[in-house]
Amino acid sequence: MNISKAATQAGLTVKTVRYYDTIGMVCPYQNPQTGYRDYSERDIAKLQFIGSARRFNFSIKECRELLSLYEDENRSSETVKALTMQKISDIEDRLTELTRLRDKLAHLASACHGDSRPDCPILDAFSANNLPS
Amino acid sequence: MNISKAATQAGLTVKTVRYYDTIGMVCPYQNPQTGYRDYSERDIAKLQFIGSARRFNFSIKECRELLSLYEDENRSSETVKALTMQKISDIEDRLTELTRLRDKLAHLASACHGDSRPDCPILDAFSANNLPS
DNA sequence: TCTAAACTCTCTACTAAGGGGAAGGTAAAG
DNA sequence: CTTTACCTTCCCCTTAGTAGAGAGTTTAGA
Repeated sequence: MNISKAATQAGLTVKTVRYYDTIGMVCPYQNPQTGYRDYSERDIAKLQFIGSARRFNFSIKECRELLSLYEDENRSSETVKALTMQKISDIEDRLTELTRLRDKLAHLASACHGDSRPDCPILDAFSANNLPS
Repeated sequence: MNISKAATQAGLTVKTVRYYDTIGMVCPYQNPQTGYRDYSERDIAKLQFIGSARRFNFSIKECRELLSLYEDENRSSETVKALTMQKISDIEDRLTELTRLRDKLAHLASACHGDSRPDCPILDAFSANNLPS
């Protein structure tokens, strides 16, 4: 299967699929005459897997780990679950941080009358070195 | 003031402060003999301002905008408020997305027994091209 | 069969926001 | 006077691709 069909099947762009080859994630057979890539069903499955994991916020490095577990018949599910729990924890940290940021910005915005006058509590807060903790 | 003191005052690293010079954000006087940067009080204030805005999740480009408003005596507070509201909205979009992701991952993790057996609903979900919507 | 469109290849450069480290010059303290 | 601490520029590295140039290949239609 050529690269554009492979990309479509996996819900990725051609550029991305080619990129996954260059970084050694999914390396299809390559015709030595033309240089064209030829994706097998197994390659497609891997691309789909990676696409899903990426959409679940796993990094390329983590995808590599998951992929090797996916391909390991003797894997244990606890490894995968541990990775997933760690990812959930990462996301929750980020949620906490972003929520705090939003609240602080909302507080500043509520104090700003937002009209044509030049005084502005938002700028004052930044200028006062009012660090978000 | 030399660059390391400037960085300390602003809560930034020396690398970052130097970077802000190279991209034209805060360009201090530079001794033509030694090449050493010399930061004025005004430069420090700008660095602090940028540091605060960055910590509030504003991009460099947005910091540039805020900085020019900060330095404009005739600014109106509505421009700053609009930028801030947009930033709040961006953060809320990200919060929604991350929350959905976390819930999906938590759902998958709860279905995974996480022991030494090889079957794993998490990997199955990825492999089934089970796209997070 | 010829041609033109559509596809593919590699290669380079670019993105955001700096971080790491090398090689070499300068300043301050003892 | 020497050592240490600091400064400079320069280049490469990071994430996860994206954009585009220039050249080769395949395919569909006339």
